[in-house]
Amino acid sequence: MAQLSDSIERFIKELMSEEAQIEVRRNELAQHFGCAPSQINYVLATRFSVEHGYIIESRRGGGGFVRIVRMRPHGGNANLLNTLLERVGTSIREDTAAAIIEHLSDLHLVTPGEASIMRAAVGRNALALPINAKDVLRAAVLRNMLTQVFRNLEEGKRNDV
Amino acid sequence: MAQLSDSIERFIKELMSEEAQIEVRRNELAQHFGCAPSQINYVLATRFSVEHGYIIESRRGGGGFVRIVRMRPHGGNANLLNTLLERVGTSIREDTAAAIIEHLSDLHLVTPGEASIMRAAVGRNALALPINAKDVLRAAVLRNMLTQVFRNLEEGKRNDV
DNA sequence: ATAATATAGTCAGTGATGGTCAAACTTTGG
DNA sequence: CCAAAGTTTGACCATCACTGACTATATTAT
Repeated sequence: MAQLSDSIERFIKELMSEEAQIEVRRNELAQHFGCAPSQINYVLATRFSVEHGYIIESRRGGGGFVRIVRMRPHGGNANLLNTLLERVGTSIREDTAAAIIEHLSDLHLVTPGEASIMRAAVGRNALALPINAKDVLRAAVLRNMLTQVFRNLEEGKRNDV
Repeated sequence: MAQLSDSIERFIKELMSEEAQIEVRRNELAQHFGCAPSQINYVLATRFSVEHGYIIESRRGGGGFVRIVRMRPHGGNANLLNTLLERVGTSIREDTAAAIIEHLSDLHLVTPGEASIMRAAVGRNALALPINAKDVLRAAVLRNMLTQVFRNLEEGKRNDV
């Protein structure tokens, strides 16, 4: 029923029909649709999430922006990222995290150097907290890195294989 | 967009592409960009900090100047690692962490891909905690990654330029 | 020496963005 | 009609850029 969110979604998809990546000003967009700025965040969160194949980046302050990047499916690993994120969930133990990183390495989606850095980031030493909190935090850090790894593939920042 | 600060940064980096050290007059530079002189200090503080690998020297009064010096790593990697670890300490803000990572990238001690993963690991999204705790945790994660980066160098796991 | 002049530094304040979260509201499915 | 799910908003927060008033220091003229 022509929900606001749907309109905004269509509008953004229209903008992205040519470019795989666009930048918008959150406030401008909100004004264009006569809605609260946070509405934009809602649309991004529900329609342009990683699960939907998009990555959102942004910057605050003067000259700030919101960048929306459409990921293309890579060689059969189209939704590998989703699978991995799901596996990570909101809490993960160190050995499981290590296994996931190992897997990425096996697939040559990360270099040995990158893998070792990722392991370091979620290692025991890095997370000086009570065990429970530690697992939760580890999951958050790992999810962020995973998303970045796939983002790098988009950018050709890949330096692997 | 095309933030003033970014332009000034580019301008300075351009000047430094040949020389490892330049001198400018703060007022002249400000006038060249049509901004307040203190804007120059802002750019120097946010883009040419020690974390970024630069040292700023200056002199006031007649014939005054601002000298920007690109630091050269000395004493080998072990020394640099210690310096960085010390700088990170037990608590660090995101922008400072980003500066350190960028510095490593400038020195080609990490690849662009590795740098982006490191940024992701210490980004605000990754650390869902109250700000104070966030900084403490960020420091721990960053220290661990830094140590790993230098270990990689030892082991020739380096896959960069 | 002292005063005038020429620089540069600091810092708090303002404005421009975007983010988060919970509460209020709306739509949908039974 | 009601409860669950989805949508929308607003208040408050975080970050970044930029400026101006005030301060500090160096050189030069008297």
